[in-house]
Amino acid sequence: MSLKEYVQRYINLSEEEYAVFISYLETKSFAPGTRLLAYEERCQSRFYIKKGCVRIYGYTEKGKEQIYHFGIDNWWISNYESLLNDTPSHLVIEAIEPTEVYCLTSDKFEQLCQQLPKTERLFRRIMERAYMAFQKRLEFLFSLSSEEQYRHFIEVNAAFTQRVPQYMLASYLGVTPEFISKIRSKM
Amino acid sequence: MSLKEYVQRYINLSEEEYAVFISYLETKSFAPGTRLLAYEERCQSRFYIKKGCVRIYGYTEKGKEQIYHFGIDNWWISNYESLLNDTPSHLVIEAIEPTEVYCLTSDKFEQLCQQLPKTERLFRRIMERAYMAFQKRLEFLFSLSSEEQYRHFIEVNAAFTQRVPQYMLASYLGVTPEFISKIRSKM
DNA sequence: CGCGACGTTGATTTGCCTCAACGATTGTGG
DNA sequence: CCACAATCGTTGAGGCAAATCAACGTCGCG
Repeated sequence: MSLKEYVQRYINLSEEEYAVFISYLETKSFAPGTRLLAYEERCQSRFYIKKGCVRIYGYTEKGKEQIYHFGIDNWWISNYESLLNDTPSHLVIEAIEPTEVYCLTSDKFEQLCQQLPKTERLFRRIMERAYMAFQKRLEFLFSLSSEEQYRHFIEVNAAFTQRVPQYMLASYLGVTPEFISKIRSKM
Repeated sequence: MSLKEYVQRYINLSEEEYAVFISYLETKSFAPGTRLLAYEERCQSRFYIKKGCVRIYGYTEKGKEQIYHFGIDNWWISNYESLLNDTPSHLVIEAIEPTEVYCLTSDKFEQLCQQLPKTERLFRRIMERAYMAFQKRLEFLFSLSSEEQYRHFIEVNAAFTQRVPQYMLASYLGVTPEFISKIRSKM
């Protein structure tokens, strides 16, 4: 799916409008292990992942890496706390695969909203979907055991299981790699 | 804080525009224990809590009530899954205190967006803030023990502790009432 | 080859749950 | 005005899911 198709699912844009929209975006590429957003950097952009895979992680009180999200093809991602408050980021956004993104800076975003007000609607709806997905995730977190969460995740997200190493999956689910290993040995 | 002040923090509205805005809202009142949204009902509205306190809860696999959110004065709440997909709600929104809300139905919301496009911007920004708060909550969930989460919650949210009974707080935090009780006995 | 990163396996520990019994408080009907 | 039931919180004994710790296997790569 292209960005154009993605956008059309949320708002209707003419050819001209889409041309305006895309003119505000900047393409960037990231090799695995490189960072879209570094620790303590101020997040200035919203990223649309054209192709690839990233992880968003922070550090727990004990200094352990904790993955909060993955992002793959056709997801908009950012660190909204840093983006909205213009504060140094406590989260890192890092490519897992070779990743190509469209980058929409806050400045450009505001200009785009001026020139093409439908952009507000687009992002309003994107955020609603993202919030909804977050809510679903919270429901799973609270109602399933760690084992059930793992089984559910690999079932719903089979593709993912191939793309990220097991220890990252463990971190995302909030369990230890050993525990995942023990579940797998039973299957 | 009034709704007007609330809105002004996100967008600038003239007196006339605010008059338009508020004309789309309907005031409703709920006694403690009554429901803004019933189980299996389709959520048709976004609610702005003028005054009061509500809880949003669902049921776990084992049939236990699980509280996912509280809502208090000056929060917009809804069940976005039900609202956006027009599906029966798996969540219940229920008043804890006598609660007065502004109710904005989906139909009215769309009309309002037509007549006053700034509404898109308002809700885009509200959703961004809500997503951000959700992210912070996830960070606490993953990096603090249950005991630390409780201590953090009552510290940051002292007011809350008075307004909701302990067993609801326990549910919200994903622990048992007994466990909260044991933490408190140590303090 | 040998090193480092990732995954596996088993023994032990622990944070929190479950269950059960017991206060404290509040509202209700006789 | 008192008995009572219901609701909420407390306390303690025992159990379990998942963590921790440690050792070992395996694979890719400089």
